[in-house]
Amino acid sequence: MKYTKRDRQQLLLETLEKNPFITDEQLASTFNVSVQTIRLDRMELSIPELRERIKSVAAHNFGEEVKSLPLNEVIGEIIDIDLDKQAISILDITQDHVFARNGIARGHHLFAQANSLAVAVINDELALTRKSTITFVKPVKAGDRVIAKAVVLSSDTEKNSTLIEVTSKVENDTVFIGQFSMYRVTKS
Amino acid sequence: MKYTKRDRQQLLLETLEKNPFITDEQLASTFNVSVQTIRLDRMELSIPELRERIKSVAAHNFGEEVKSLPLNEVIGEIIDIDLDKQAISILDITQDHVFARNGIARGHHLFAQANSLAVAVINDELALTRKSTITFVKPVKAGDRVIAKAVVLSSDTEKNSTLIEVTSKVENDTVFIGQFSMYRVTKS
DNA sequence: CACCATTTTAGCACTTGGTACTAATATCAG
DNA sequence: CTGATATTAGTACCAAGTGCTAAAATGGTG
Repeated sequence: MKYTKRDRQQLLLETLEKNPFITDEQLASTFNVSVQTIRLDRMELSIPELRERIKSVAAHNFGEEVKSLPLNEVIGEIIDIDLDKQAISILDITQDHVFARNGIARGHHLFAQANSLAVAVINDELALTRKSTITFVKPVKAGDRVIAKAVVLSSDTEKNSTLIEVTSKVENDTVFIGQFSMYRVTKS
Repeated sequence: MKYTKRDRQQLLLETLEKNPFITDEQLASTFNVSVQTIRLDRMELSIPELRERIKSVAAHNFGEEVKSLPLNEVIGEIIDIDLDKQAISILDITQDHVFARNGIARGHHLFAQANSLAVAVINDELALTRKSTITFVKPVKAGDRVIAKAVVLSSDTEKNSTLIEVTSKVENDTVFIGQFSMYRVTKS
């Protein structure tokens, strides 16, 4: 048996919530009604057509690529790098990085920026963090621009070990300090 | 004067890179050529039509909300918690967490799991990480299930300070150890 | 049962932003 | 001047719609 109008429209909403990439025709066949009925439903619920739905999904997420932490990339934008010596990256703190309650940035974002910068500055096939000591000097708030500077302190070729210090600042105020002991695999 | 074909096509690429939401007609008028020329250019550069471009932007960003690190939540799933005493969370390492080259998990994910667990175990309005020392004992690979256990070592009410140790294991092998010195704001 | 309202279908013209293809012009280089 | 390359024009067609009109099905209610 077909659904009632009310039920169908409810389901329609849920269906499109889950998958906005679906045509009226496909909807019609899944609900066993005509395309026109679907159109009427969309009108009543003021759901836009497929193309507009897609456009809004795209527009919504466009330019917001930074919103989600790009797991495989460097966190923050590297603006200067001198391999095996030093590197600088910038991370703009948004609402997404902070505790909702007080607007203070979660520690792991600062760590992620510093750690990935430490990895980036090493001119090698691969660098792994072995050990690190970090200090959160001052809270960072949404809207702050964190500038992290990584400096290679020493490199022990014997032990495949490199010591890096990363200092992060917001408007010249140090907010984070981290020492990273990195393990490196020399280029073949 | 109009651009040469080569220049125009180069600019076309850049333009669409910046803004994929633009029709051939608009492109034609910005480059002072006919719509057909734009179409030919797109063919030669194998750039898909507007709708396909939008669709790919939308598809790209749809469903990836979970794939990326949920910035505002606890990283990993808390399976046991005894406030102010200890807590345990699980994080399944996927391809998204690792270096593509060697499949070893990036340090900041382990840190994020441990750090957010340390925050969670504190039974307070707010907890901030003040200082931490961490050691990556053993590399973690894609497919591993990391079980982090946070234990509150001591609590200094005077200083609003709490010391927490987090030990992360994969199949009973310790992979990560971290000491976190947390600053806490007592509940009002 | 008959009647009216609601709901569902159907059909047609028109819109956008294209593709695919053909054919006519420009434009330039040797 | 002649070819080759580049550009423009024009046609038919498509997908996924909107907007509109009209017919049919369905459902209660007196």
